[in-house]
Amino acid sequence: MVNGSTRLSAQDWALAALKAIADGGLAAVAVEPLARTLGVTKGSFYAHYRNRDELIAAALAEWVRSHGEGGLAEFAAIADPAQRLRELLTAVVQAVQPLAPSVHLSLLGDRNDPRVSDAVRQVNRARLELLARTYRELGLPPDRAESRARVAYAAILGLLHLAQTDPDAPHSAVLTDEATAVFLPS
Amino acid sequence: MVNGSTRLSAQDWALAALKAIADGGLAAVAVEPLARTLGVTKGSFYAHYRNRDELIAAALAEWVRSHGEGGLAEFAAIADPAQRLRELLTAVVQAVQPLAPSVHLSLLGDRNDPRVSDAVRQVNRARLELLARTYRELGLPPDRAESRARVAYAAILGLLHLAQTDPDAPHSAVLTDEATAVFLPS
DNA sequence: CCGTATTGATACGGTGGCGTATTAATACGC
DNA sequence: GCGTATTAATACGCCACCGTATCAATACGG
Repeated sequence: MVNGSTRLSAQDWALAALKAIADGGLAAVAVEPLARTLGVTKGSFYAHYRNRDELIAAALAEWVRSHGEGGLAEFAAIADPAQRLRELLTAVVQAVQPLAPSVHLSLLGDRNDPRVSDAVRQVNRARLELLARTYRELGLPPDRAESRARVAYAAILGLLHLAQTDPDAPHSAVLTDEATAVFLPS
Repeated sequence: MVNGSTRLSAQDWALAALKAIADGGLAAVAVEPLARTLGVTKGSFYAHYRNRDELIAAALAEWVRSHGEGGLAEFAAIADPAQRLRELLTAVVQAVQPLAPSVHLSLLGDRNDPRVSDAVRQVNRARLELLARTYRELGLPPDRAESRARVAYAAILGLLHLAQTDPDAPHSAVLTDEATAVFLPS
């Protein structure tokens, strides 16, 4: 009952599935357990989706929608490229969106599933493009901008990884400074 | 039959389990399917391990052993720190060990399992320490060396991630150059 | 406030994997 | 070579989950 209604919508199931993915991967998207956490029986599920696969597809689509181009609008809108880059780095280092990265990381475990790899690829592509464009605007030649964007995005992903697996996270400020020092072209 | 013998050893099962993890996460470590790929029935499995959990623990221990301090000896032995750093970066960018990274990435999907997070943490710690030491030897003050090592290691992990999910991998040489340019302290 | 469409409950069969006997085959020290 | 210990096969009960069918309850437009 994410919305106000007493009944569940297909969206509610998709969001619950995303949450399940975030802490258990695709394997955790199981109809009966989800129904239990939602407080209904699975009979209700099949009123919204034909089967489990359809739910997974819907959840992944929802994730791509909110983390692909869509989720980047706020950053893309920043005019000054140096400022934009800084915001991207700090946003990530501080893991502003608690759910998002978990899903991304969890999906790595299922990257052999073509639906998953497609979704991940779409999200990565959108972000890489924004970063590459930012580096071009900062004056790097296109190919340097491209490879610099890859390394920077790799660092972003890796920092998420470390943040999620290392409990003793070092101070964000320190890492933010380090990252900006490293990735702002001199 | 990894070894020459006609019989299977506990090691054989652990290695098969690691391979399963590499392309399916912990969920893929299932006794009966593994037995099928090994060409035996599961009856044999229970001669080597008490249960599935024990196999998982053995596989993770094996992975830590070969990718923690152990797997780093070859790099740690390089005397010149700049050279050592370069080798670390190129080794990773070119994904010399095809199996290893897959396991690491797949494990991210199961990072909520305490056995997994322990294993990942151990491996990460060993590598971070080597990197931090390298940066210290390169003249960075300890705290800068520490945070620089984190960002560099994050980039390493992220590059593995991208290499595994992006099919159109850009030329390794380009990324190697970029990474060394970024991460060799000026 | 009534009737239909939507949502949920219940019950069933099927499948795949875990774990446990129990029994057969093989290796290997002696 | 013999006998014991290790490795493998077979067969069984169990549980969790998927998917289907059927029926009950509720919402909501008219």
